[in-house]
Amino acid sequence: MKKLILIDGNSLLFRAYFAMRPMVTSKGMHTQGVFAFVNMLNKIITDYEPTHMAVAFDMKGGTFRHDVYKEYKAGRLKTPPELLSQIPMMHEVLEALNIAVLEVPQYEADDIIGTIAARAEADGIDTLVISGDKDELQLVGPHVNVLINKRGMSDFDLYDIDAMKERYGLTPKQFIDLKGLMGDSSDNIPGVPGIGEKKGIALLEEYGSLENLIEHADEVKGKMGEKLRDNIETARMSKWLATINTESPVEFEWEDLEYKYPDMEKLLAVYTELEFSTFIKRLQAGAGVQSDFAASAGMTDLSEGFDQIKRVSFEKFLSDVKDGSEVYIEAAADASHLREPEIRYICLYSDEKGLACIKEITPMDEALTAEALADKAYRLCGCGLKRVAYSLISKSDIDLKLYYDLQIAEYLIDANRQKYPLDKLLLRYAGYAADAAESSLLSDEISYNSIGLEPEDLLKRAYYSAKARPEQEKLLEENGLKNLFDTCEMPLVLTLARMELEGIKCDPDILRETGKELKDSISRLEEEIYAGAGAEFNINSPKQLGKVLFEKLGITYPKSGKNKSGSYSTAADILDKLKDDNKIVADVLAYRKVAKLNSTYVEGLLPLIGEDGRVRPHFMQTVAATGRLSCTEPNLQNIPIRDEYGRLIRKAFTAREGCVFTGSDYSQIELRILAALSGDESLIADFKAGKDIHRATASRVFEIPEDEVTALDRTRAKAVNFGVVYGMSGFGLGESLNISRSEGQKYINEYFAKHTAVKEYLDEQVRTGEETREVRTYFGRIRKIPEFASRKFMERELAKRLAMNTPIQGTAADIIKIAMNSVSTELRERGLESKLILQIHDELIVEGPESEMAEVREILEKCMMSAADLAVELVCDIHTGDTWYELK
DNA sequence: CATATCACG
DNA sequence: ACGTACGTGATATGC
Repeated sequence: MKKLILIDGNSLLFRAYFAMRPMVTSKGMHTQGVFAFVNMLNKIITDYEPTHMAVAFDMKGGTFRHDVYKEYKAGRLKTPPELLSQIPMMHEVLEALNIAVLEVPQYEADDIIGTIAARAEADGIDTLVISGDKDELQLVGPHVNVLINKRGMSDFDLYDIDAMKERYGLTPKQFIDLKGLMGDSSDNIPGVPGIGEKKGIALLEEYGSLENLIEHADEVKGKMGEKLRDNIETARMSKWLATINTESPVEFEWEDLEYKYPDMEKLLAVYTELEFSTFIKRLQAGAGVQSDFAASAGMTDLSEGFDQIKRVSFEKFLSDVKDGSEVYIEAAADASHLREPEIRYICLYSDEKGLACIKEITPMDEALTAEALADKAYRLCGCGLKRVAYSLISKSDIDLKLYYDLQIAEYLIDANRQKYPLDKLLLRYAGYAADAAESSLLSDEISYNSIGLEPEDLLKRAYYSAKARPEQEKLLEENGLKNLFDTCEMPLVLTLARMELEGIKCDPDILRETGKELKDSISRLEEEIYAGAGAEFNINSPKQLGKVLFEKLGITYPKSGKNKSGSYSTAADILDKLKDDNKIVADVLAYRKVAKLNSTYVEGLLPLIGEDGRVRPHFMQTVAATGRLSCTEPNLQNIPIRDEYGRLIRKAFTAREGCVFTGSDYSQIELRILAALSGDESLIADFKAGKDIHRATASRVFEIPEDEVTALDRTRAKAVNFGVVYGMSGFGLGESLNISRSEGQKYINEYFAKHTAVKEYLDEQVRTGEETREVRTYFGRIRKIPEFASRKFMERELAKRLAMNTPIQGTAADIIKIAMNSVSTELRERGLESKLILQIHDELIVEGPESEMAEVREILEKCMMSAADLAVELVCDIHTGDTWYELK
C-alpha cells in the first residue's frame, strides 16, 4: 500500500525560517530555515511513514500566470537574502536525504503538487500535501489530505473533506471560487472589492459556484450586487489565477518518488557544513560506530591520529619539545577549591611533534612544574586559557606566553554568542562530532570532579583543539581580526588572570556594620509603608506593591494601560513622578534603595570574601557583544557610587597595610571617540581647548554664550550627548529628561544641525550595518548585527542603534584593554609591587605600596593616554586613597 | 526558569 | 505604522 507525501518546499521553508531564531554558522551562513525544515521533515516521516515522497519548489522567473496577469504576486516584500540563500542548501539536504525534488519552469510548486496529487487521487493512493499556505486546500479529495502549518514548527492543521466542510462550509472546489471572490492580497489577486471571506462563503452557499453566481448576478441585492456585476471579469480571472494547474508538465513515475534511505555520506557532509551537530549526533546514534561514518563521509579520521600520539613523561616532553614551541595545554583542577584551585593534572600536547604528556600535580612539585613550563617559553594554546594560567601563576610568580585561545578567537569571530563550548568549536572547525558523553567533557570548563573525567580526556581536548585551530585561525585572518587577537585579546588573558589572582581586600566587619544600619532603615521604612498602606504585604513583590499603590490606595497610574505582562510597573522612574501623591511612594523608593544595598552589596558580598580577606572576581572576556569586559562573583563593576549613601559600601574595600589604591579614569572617553571618529571640528576643538564638553555643547546647540549656560541647559546637553552615543530617539531623550517626545526630537535636530559630521558618521555606520550586517570598532573588532535582517520593525530600529553605539562603546573597550596590558606589563617590568586589580570600563585601579604611588600614577597616565592615537587626546583623572571610597 | 528591578559604565 | 536610548550582573518573586 503506497503512502505519498507532497511538500510545498518554498512555502514550508518560508514558515520554517520564521519559526526559529536566527542560526548562523561560523562561515556566516544562515541556516535556521533548513534546520527547522529538516526538523519538521523528521517528525512527519516518523509520524506518517510514507513510502513515497516529493518536495516541489518554485523556479525563478515568471510563470504562465504572469503571462496573463502581469501583476500576479506583485508588490510582495522581497524574500530576505538570508532566507533566499537557504533554498540551494535545502536542495542539497533533500538530495542527501534521497527525497525527490521537483521543479518545472513556468509552473509553481502548487501546480506540481496539484498534478501529482490529481494522479494519486486517480490511482487511489493516500496522499498528504504539506504546505504553509491555504491555497493547497483546493486539492483535498477522498484520498488527498492537506496539512497546513499554522505557525511555529509543530502547529499544523489537518484538512480532509469533512474538515473543509466544518471550517469553511465549502467543498475543496468551492474553495477556488471563494478565492476568486475574495482575492488574495499576498498573491495580489484582486477578487471582488468588498467581498471577504464571510460574504464570499455566504454567496457560495447560496449559488454553489462562481459561474452560477455570475449567471445570477442580477439577483444579488445592494452595493455588493453592484460591485459583483462591475467585476465579473476580474472575478473570473481571479478564480483562474487561484486555480492550481493539475495538468502541469511534470514527468514522473511513482518509482521516482519512492522514499529511500538517506545517502549517509552526503548527508553527514552537508550537516557538517551546516553545523547541524544535533542531527549529526542523531545520525550516529541511529547508525552506530562513528568512525565508520567519518570514513564514509571522506572526512579525515581524526581518531586515528589521536591513537598515534606518542605519550611521554613530562621531563621527556620538556626536552623533546624545544623552547618557544606551540604547546596545547589543558588542566583539571579540583572543583571544590575554585578560588584556590588545586591543579590535579595538566596535559601538554605538541601537534608539531605528535608528543603528549599527562602529568599528575602534587603540592610538592606544583611550583616547579609551573616554573619549568615558563622557562621553556612555550606558546600556550588551548580553550579557556585564563583558568589554566591562573592556576599556574598562583603556584609561582612566572611569566607565560598565552598564544592561541580558541574561545577568545571565536568571540572575536562572533561576539553575540552566549557560550563558546569546545565541542561546538571542534565540530565546526575539525568536523569532529563528539557523542553526548564526550561533549559534556569537552563543552564546559572541566574540573577533576567532573563525572567520568579521565586524565586522558584532557589530551583529547588538547589534540582536537589543535586540529580545529587552523580553520578557525584562517577565519580570524580573513576577517582582519588577527592583529586585535594577537596584540590585544590574547595578552589580556594573562593580564586578567593576574588581576583575578590579586583580587581586592574587602573588610567584612565594615560591611556588617553598614549592613546593620541598612537593616535598621529597612525595618523603619517597612513600618512606615505598612502604616501607609493599612496592611502588611511584601514590598519586594512588584505585583503586590502595584496592587497596594494603584488599587488599594488609588494612586493614579500615569501611563495608559499596563506594562508587558499586564501588571503595573513600579519601576523607580514611574514612582518618582508619583512622589508627591502619597508619602508612601517616597518610602517605597527609599526602601528599595536600602534593600538593594543590603541584599546585593552586603549579604551578597560577604560570602564571597576569601579566607585571606580578599574577593576575587571573574573578569569575563567573551560575554559583552561590544567588546567590553564583564565581571561576576562578585560584580565589582557595579559597586554603588552615584548616591552618597550607597557609596559608603566602597569604604569596605581597603588597600593592604602600607598600600594605597590609585584609580585613573578616562575623561569622556566615548565622546572623545565620537569626536575623533566623526571628525567633527567643533567637538574636536572643544576637547583641544579642554572645555567642559556638556557646557560647550549646550552653548553651541542652544546658541547661548558659554558663561550663560545654566545648570538646566547643561543637564539637557549632557542628556543629548549621552543620547548621541546610544543612537537616541526623540522619545528616549524625552523620557530621560522628562520632556515631551517632540521637544526631545527638537533637541536632537538642533544637535545634528550643529554637528553635521556626527550626523554623517552615524548615518554611515547605519548604512554599513544595513549592507554588511556588521559594524567595526576603530581597532577592527566586529559586531555582527543580525537584527538588520529582522522583519520586525522594532528589531530593525534596534539594529540601527547598535550600529551607532557599538563602534563607540567598542572602541572605548579596545582602548582600555590595550591600556590594561601595558599597565600590567609595565608595572611588572619595572619590578614594582603594585598590581592592576580592577577595571570598571573607563577606569583602572592599581593597588600598591605608598612609596610607589608617584610612579604608578605616571604609568597609569602614560599607558592610558598612549593606548590609542586619535584626533582627540585621551585624558585621565587620577586619584589615590586608602579605600576605594576615597578614590574621588 | 522567566520577569522586574536596580546597581554600574 | 511601529514602540523606543547602549552595555552588563545580582537579587527577589512567582509561575
